[in-house]
Amino acid sequence: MGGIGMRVSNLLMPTLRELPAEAEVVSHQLLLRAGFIRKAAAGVYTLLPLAWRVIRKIEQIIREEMDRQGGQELMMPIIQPAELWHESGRWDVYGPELFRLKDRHGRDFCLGPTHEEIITALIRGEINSYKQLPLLLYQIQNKYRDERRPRFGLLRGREFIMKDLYSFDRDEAGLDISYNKMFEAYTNVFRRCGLRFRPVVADSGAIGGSDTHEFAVLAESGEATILYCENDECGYAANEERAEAVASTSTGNMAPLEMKKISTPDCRTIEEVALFLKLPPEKMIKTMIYSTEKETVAAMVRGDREINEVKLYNALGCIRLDLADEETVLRVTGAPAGFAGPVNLKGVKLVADREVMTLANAVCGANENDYHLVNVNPGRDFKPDIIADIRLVKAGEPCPVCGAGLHEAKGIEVGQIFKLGDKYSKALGATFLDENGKARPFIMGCYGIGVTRTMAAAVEQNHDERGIKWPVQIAPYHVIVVPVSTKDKDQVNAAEEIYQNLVTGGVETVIDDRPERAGVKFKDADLVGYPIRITVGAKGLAEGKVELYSRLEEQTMMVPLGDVVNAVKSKLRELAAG
RNA sequence: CGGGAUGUAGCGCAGUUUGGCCAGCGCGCUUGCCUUGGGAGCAAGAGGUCGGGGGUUCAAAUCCCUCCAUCCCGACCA
Repeated sequence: MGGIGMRVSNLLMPTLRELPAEAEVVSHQLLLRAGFIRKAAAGVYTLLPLAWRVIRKIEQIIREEMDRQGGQELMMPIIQPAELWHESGRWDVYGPELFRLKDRHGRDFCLGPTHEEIITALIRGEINSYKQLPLLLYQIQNKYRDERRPRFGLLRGREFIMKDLYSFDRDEAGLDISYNKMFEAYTNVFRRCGLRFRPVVADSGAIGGSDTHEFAVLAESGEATILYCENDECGYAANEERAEAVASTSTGNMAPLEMKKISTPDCRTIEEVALFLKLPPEKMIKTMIYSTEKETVAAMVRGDREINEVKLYNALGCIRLDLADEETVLRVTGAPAGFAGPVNLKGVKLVADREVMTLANAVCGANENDYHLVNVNPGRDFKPDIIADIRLVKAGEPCPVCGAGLHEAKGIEVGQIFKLGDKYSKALGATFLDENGKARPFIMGCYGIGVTRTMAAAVEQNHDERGIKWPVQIAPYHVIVVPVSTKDKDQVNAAEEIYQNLVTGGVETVIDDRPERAGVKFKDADLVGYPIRITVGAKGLAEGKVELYSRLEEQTMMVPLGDVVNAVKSKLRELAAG
């Protein structure tokens, strides 16, 4: 892990006083300002020495935890032949996110966004027997995705460092074991990185598979919304996309009344209709018209709820899902948007949220301009093709496991673990022989950690107005020694001695030997975010003491010269213990 | 991909509306003096294809056409 001592006068650490205009989120701003990264192209960055040290520390923690679970590290090609992607079917499915290129002979290749194809093809050729399983293989390397819109600096780049582990088991039971190992490994990795995080139940997206968890670093700027149970014993936590709604019971056991059409001029939104009819939104059925690649769909949720498009997408099993345009709405409902309803709606697949089915004498659009239907009773007045949980769950709703309240938080997804099953092994014909000499596809799992994203997430979670506050475990250096004045020989000598002693003592240390004024050096130290600063000044030195400043705690203490190394080490242990 | 915006020195920006003197300011950088507990001061400097190409004009950073790049919102996102 590189040298553990460094002089700031030699360090490539180009700090900026002013904020680069291109940076919006805190991690991007601070990593640029503190001299960690520089942009080469949109979503493509050079990692300067300080950033690279952080990355290598994160990688090292990951390696240790992967190895502890029996993982073996290997290196796979970034350039991958189209052939394999044709075999898995993903050359066409992956879409424009796949960076594609041709060699001089016109053969197609891509830059690997992930390595299921490569590793499955490798295993197909090399592993033949159940006796060789399970197998856990991982890589830490650059991956590529041609994001439509790279943004947020390192949080969503087109080139990024990723750890991916792939597990190969003989059956589902084996996969469960591998999956649990990785769950434990990930928990250890993020804890050791000093991050506050939560594993959450997630949607498996296009990769398919049954179980999947995301690991979300809690931060206000996070793109993911997660819901978690207020009851710690329960521990339920899920991505908003996946958070299960508790099926509510009937809102009333009223006798069904006769359905009637009533005039509701200019009432297009639930709020307008509610106001006009003097009825609460939860008595209404919100009907949204969607288009998929194969059909038009009417999705219904209770008036006070919102549709969860991920759940709807899963319920429909479609590839594409978009809100229908104005023309389509007019064509299928015969009315402008705002008056759609499920009653007598022809040629459209009806999908109702489970909760809708509990409504009695409800209100919905009449599929006619300026009219709504009242006393609508699901089952009697319309029959959905699909009844499923398709709504968004909000904070305050009951936990689907224990019934306590759900809380909401924002998170940055830094890792995700998937059970793939035989999806890729079947597609690529990767099989082994079991005890009975029967060929069976490998049962696979894949487990990713965004390494560069983890670094950015750490900054999002650990900073203040002055700069970064690195958790000790992943700080680029632990200590910066700052002589207040480089003109004062005593200060310089004392600082140099402390620096040497720290380095000799195994503490990763830099010394700010630049002939700058104290303020400049302090500002840079705060910006870069060294956990500990040792300030050597005239006043303290007169008493044989220096100042130890803890960036994380924002506390200072005076330490006798002879005790510096021990004081630093014990403070670092204390900080690392959290 | 739809919508919005920007591109002038390493960074942050003014100048563009209404074309016209040498393209400016702050920070940073270089040299000297001075200063050294929170981004000091003085002085002297270096640094520019005004995003690229084409056009209009006596004259273009400024007007027109076109291409490119970058950022924001949305959609999208193993």
